[in-house]
Amino acid sequence: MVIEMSTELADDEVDRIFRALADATRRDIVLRTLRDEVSISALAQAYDMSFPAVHKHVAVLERAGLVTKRPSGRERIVRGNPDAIRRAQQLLDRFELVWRGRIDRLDALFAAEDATP
Amino acid sequence: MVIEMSTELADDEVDRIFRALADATRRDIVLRTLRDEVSISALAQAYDMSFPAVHKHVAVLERAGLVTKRPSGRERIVRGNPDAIRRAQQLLDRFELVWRGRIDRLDALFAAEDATP
DNA sequence: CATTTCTATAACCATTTGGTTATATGTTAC
DNA sequence: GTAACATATAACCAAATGGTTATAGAAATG
Repeated sequence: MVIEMSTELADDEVDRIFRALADATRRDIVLRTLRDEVSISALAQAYDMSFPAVHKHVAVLERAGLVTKRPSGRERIVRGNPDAIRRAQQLLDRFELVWRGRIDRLDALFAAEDATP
Repeated sequence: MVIEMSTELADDEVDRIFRALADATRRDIVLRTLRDEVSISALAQAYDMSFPAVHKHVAVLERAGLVTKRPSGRERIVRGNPDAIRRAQQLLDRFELVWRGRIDRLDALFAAEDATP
């Protein structure tokens, strides 16, 4: 029997998270919205590009789960989502583990669990 | 006098790192080459795509600093670079710090409200 | 030397990305 | 109700991405 790990991420979900972080404007949006909730138009004023451009960046971040949007009157309030950040951190942690060769010990641990149910 | 932080990363360098990680094949190449050194042709055999396609993926990873290439006879041996991984981790840690800063400020706000009813 | 293997790169193609302007809709303010 | 503001989205464009096939050079092998 296979126990599903809730922290397991699908490839395309990971793709979206890292892809979303691969742009300086979007990283800055995440930082700002982790500090404070901000409307899209307030964000747009911070960058040297049009409102639709910023709107698209927010959409990319939202699809990646890095921010959420909440309607408030005529505004959409954008808020950074620390959970998605942590999931990316977990991914990088796994790379670190592999490099240290710890995967082998984890595999052995899981194998032992499977063998002794 | 300003002391330059060696850990400071330029925007486009960060762009390249996250962009390189935003592809499942490339992430797998990084994992394989963190475990063992592998030639490009050996890598190519592991994926359902042409050698030039894998060669390009390796080039993207190399430009991002996530792998290094070492010539050995007619082969190019690819090796994962844990330093680049750590730099990406530092970036995500910074996001986490910003988030915690917000929490701290909210805590301070509530504490102040409690103190001055 | 001839052949095979590995690497590199060019040329091409479809799709995605990151921006623009224009336009429509919803919400607030006067 | 009208004007101003915030959002959404469409249409367009240039550049980048991710793949392909074809070709050429460099190193190992027979």
